[in-house]
Amino acid sequence: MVPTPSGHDPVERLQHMVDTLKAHGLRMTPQRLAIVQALVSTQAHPSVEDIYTEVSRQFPTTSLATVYKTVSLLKELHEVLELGFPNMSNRYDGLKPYPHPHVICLRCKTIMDPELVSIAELAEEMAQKTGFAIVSHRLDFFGICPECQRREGVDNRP
Amino acid sequence: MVPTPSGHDPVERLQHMVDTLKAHGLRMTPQRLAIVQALVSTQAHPSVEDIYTEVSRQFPTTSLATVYKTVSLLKELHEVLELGFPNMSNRYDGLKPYPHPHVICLRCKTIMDPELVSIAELAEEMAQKTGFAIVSHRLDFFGICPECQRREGVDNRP
DNA sequence: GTCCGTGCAAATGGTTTGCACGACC
DNA sequence: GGTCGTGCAAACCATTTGCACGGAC
Repeated sequence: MVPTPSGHDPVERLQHMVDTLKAHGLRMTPQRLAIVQALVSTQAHPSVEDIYTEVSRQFPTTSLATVYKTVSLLKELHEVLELGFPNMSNRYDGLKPYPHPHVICLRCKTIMDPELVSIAELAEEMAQKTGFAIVSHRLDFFGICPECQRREGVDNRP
Repeated sequence: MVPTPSGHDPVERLQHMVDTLKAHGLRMTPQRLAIVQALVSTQAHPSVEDIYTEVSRQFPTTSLATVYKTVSLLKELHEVLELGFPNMSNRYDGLKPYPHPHVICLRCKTIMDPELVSIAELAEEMAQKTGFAIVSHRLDFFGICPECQRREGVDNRP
């Protein structure tokens, strides 16, 4: 995978998230700022645990619950995209908070953004065929990433 | 949504599932047969609870754990497709046990199969761009189904 | 008769919630 | 100073697991 070239600019995204929070009359606490920073500082689609670990470095007394609450808040404000999984913890994207395709390694759980192929047209086609009012979508490709292939060979077993 | 015309034939699928179980040296118990029947007798993508409720009609002493175990078994044999969700129970497709697109109503959780648009090419493109060995995929469109629109109007709120 | 499958109950684990203290505005 | 956010602990809930009995083959 080529290193995803853009996504949005971390600095820009940070500013936007802070602004959005303020615009909704929400308070900017040090913990929240640290959580937002953690979210925009990586393309790895971190879990809440990951964010918690990162934030704990600055604020060791932070609780997991706080991270859950803030991330959930940002999700409702459409400032992060949530990728939900039944078998592992959910993962979050603060750089591209809108639906887009992902490739997910079944072994190491790496999640990356491949270059966009137009999904919008597909969504439109779906809407017309089904009568649904499409609100969102999610397209995930599951497989074995190049590193894991090198490490153990491709055998379809996660 | 037009009533999904095909998928596989329930009778054919039932036979295939039974054969597969036997071929793997697994026992055919009345409960298992009932679970398999429940899986092929609907296009509604039932949850384990749904299957349990259905099976309980014939065998009132059946336990949820048994349904979980059998469904999980069928999943490993690639005889059912699992749709995993973090916010609600997983849903299962015994008629089309291979990856395919879905439309999912955010209000009533109805899940349907829209007519296939070629995803295979997309998967191929992903593989080339990312170096991943693609094993599976999942494409979900989330929205409000026609019935729910009629019932309450479209307001983007699940 | 052997071993697998069942059913019950308890455990699991990510996520959510209730509540009281402390901090932001 | 009033209210919101935090941190702790307990609750939640779909799913999984352990184990002993009973049934499939």
